[in-house]
Amino acid sequence: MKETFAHVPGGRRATGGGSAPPAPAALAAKVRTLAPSMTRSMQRVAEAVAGDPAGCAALTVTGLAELTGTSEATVVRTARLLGYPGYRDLRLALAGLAAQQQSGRAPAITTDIAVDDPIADVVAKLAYDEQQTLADTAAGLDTVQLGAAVAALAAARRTDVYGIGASNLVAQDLTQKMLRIGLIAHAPGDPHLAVTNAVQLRAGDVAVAITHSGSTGDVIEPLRVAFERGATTIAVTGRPDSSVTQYADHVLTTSTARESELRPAAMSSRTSQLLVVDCLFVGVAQRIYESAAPALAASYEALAHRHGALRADRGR
Amino acid sequence: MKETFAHVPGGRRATGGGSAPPAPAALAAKVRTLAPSMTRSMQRVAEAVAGDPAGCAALTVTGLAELTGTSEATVVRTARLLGYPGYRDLRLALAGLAAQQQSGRAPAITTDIAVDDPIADVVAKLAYDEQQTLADTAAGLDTVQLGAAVAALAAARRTDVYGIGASNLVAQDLTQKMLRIGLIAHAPGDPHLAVTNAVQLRAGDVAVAITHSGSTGDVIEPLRVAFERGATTIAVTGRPDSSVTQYADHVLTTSTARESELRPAAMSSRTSQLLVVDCLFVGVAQRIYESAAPALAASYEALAHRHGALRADRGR
DNA sequence: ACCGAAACGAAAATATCTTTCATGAGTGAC
DNA sequence: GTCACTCATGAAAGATATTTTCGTTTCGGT
Repeated sequence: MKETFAHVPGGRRATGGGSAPPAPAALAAKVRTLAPSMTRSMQRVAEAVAGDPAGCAALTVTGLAELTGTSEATVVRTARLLGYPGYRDLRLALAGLAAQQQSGRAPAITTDIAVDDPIADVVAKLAYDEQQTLADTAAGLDTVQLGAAVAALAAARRTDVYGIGASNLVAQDLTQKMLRIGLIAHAPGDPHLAVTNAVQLRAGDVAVAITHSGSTGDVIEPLRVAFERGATTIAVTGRPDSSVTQYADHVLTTSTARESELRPAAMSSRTSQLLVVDCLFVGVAQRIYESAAPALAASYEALAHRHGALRADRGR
Repeated sequence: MKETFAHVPGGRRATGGGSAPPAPAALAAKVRTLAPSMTRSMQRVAEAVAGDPAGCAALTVTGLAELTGTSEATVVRTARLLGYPGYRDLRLALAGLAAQQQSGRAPAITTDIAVDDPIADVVAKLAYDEQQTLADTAAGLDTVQLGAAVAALAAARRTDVYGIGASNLVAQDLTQKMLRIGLIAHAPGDPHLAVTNAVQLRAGDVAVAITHSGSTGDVIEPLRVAFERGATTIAVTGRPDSSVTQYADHVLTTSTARESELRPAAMSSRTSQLLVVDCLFVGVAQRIYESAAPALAASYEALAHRHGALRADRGR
């Protein structure tokens, strides 16, 4: 029913997916991210764990297995999937999370946005949700992968960024910023154009695919082409186990917040993607600071003319 | 099996007797209080535990016994003395304590991003800054103006959204979302096109200008045209006193975060603008819920085909 | 130096966690 | 529809970790 994960065509293996260090507070986010790729029983366990960290921390494997109506083996498997060596470590993390929640005393606004919410509530809830998304993303981001991606981007001859729909805006954002520090980047919006572009890439170039679902064919296809042409490939996705990672040398995971009818997934995935993209940008800017600084200054300079240019016309 | 302490008549019991439940974070204090009544080896254990909760939480009984040069039995005895049923529970508490200390240390990141910041710091700082920006924006947003803007958008025959550069991406974001709920919106990227579009507007139409500086001529000009043609005009800007507001019926203020060389203003202004735009969108969606809901569902439906569509074509 | 009491650790006993393996449910091919 | 196959799942065996037991050691007092 899921991705088949046959073999990787190019022979290169994606290093992404299973990050090395366990997550301390990013657990809730991780559960949401990984939930879709879990089996039913594992989901039950994950749900219990995310829903009541404190309570679960007090339980033994057997206890949690009984509570969720599964077996010890399943509990351990779930712990593994969440990135811990075993249940013991998950339990430790759970205790930590519980303590944080206790002291953090989170939040009044837990409910979804309703049709009849006053506008002030909408603002508060949206702001809160997006803040949450940012925190989750930051906590869940694999800095090793990020570092590798930054290194590749900083050294690239040219960079392509693929994204469709809302993700295309993020792709353009990255592109615009890279151009500002003197790097060559494109964000083709048309799938055909994207593939055409991808064919031009070779070793030393970088291709970035941005897709929340990880299964957007129009974005995977150009990445695959770039991958096979030898370019370094980076995937920014909310589903670290999805098809797109097959062709990705580095995988950067964005967080998946709960969505609702009035708050489409696109909203939080965009926030998450933008943070990742910003991190990439700043990381690259650091690496090539010597050349980036003057380039940035120059672009400011150039823009200054456009600001206030029409101000003299006010009275006309 | 456990609960054997019933048989202890008096004497020793008095020291730990004060607290029935395990200590949450007052562990260090407890160690100090109880230290005098401890034996030498127990003191060593207690010291280690109080000195490095995080480190000790990672150790097993045997590990901690070796570290302190004592035996497992002593470690367990110490745990009991500190008020826990056994070492396992002490360890859990330790993990919690470590997590608290960790999170408490979070707001240490007030400084700007430096060229030599490790990548993990970059992530933390960016996320923190953007969260701050969101909070500021939400706090500073005038809900009355927002409500009026929402009303205008919801009733508009058509809507134009003007923005240049990074702001154009925000404009497109709003446009894309409005289209999804069945509203007619455009975000011309070309200034000339923008003006051309603006000329077509009339009373009952809405024009939105998005500009951080508020003085971007290329954005002000089309808004002015729309304003003069009788359209309802909305300005989303970080400078509520700037030129753009001259031609705006409603002004929505975005927040201006501090910027630095490595963190251009575009970054936080974008975050801020997006929140405003999201608020507009959700507000509008609420207002026209009857027609928006089916439209949203339909666009989901239509997109489903594009996901994984190319998966079968892999080998082609 | 001797006695007694408490501290202490080695190792047995127990609880807990992890792995293995057989089974059955679900899926795709024919 | 049936068949072959994969994969999720839990029972139970196996491995670790924790707790208890118990004998030895240490230390203070006389």
